[in-house]
Amino acid sequence: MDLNRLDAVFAALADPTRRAILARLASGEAGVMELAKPFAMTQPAISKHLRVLERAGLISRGRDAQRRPCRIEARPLAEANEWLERYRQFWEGSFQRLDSLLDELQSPPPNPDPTSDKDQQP
Amino acid sequence: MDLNRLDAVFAALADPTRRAILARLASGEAGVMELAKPFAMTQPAISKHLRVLERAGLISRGRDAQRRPCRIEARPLAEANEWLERYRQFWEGSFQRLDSLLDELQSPPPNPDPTSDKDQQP
DNA sequence: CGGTTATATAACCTTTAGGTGATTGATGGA
DNA sequence: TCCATCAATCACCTAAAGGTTATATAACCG
Repeated sequence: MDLNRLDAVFAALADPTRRAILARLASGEAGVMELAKPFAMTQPAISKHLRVLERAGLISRGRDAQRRPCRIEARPLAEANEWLERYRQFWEGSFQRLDSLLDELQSPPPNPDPTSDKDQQP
Repeated sequence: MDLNRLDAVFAALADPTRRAILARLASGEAGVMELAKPFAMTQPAISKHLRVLERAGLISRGRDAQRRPCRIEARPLAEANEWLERYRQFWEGSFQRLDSLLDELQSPPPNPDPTSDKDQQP
């Protein structure tokens, strides 16, 4: 899992416009104009949002005449999901096995450099 | 699920320092100094990160003499997870039931106002 | 009281994010 | 060829993010 990309993925998901775009793309490809239509926002603004999504790997784009249809690429969502999974213990009922789970995850000492390409284990 | 909070949650998770702090807190409470220690960063910077995490609901803080121990609050992580779950279909193998799944999710027309408190369905 | 420790806050700086309007580029059709 | 359409890019603005140093606040301890 590319942990540097987690930054970009979570940052991309932090904007409601971009989440709505992903939601729209979940039901199939769409061009920029089509994606822009629901929003009180200009086309360049949408293009910027699409660039953010693309740099996060969350969408890819093809070519269909003048259109540049966008397609959802959910792999990064899976990576975000993997990251979150490590904390599932905290929101799912039984904290009983917490200690053994922590052992299992064998938390190493925290990383002194946040720019490093490796997250800590929970 | 508080969808406005999703903005804050994903934004909080977009920073590697904050993810590392959460990872540390997953193994138990810690004070600010203790959290700051692994990072090449001043204490006020860490305090700012903690405020971001707190506003996202990802941590809560107690009082122990001078210390303000931080505790992880994973509820928002569960909410982020719920949001991601809606896209699980895209990263898990069988796309065969995609159409019926989309029907099941009955996507409404996209939201014209991204500041609204409601996301679209995928 | 005075000093030490832990944390928060203020003022500031630089970079990035999210938006705008205007323009440019690519493609297809009359 | 000329024009319309879809989308990207440019120059610009404002606000927010992430860091700094210096200072203030709060609680304990001698």
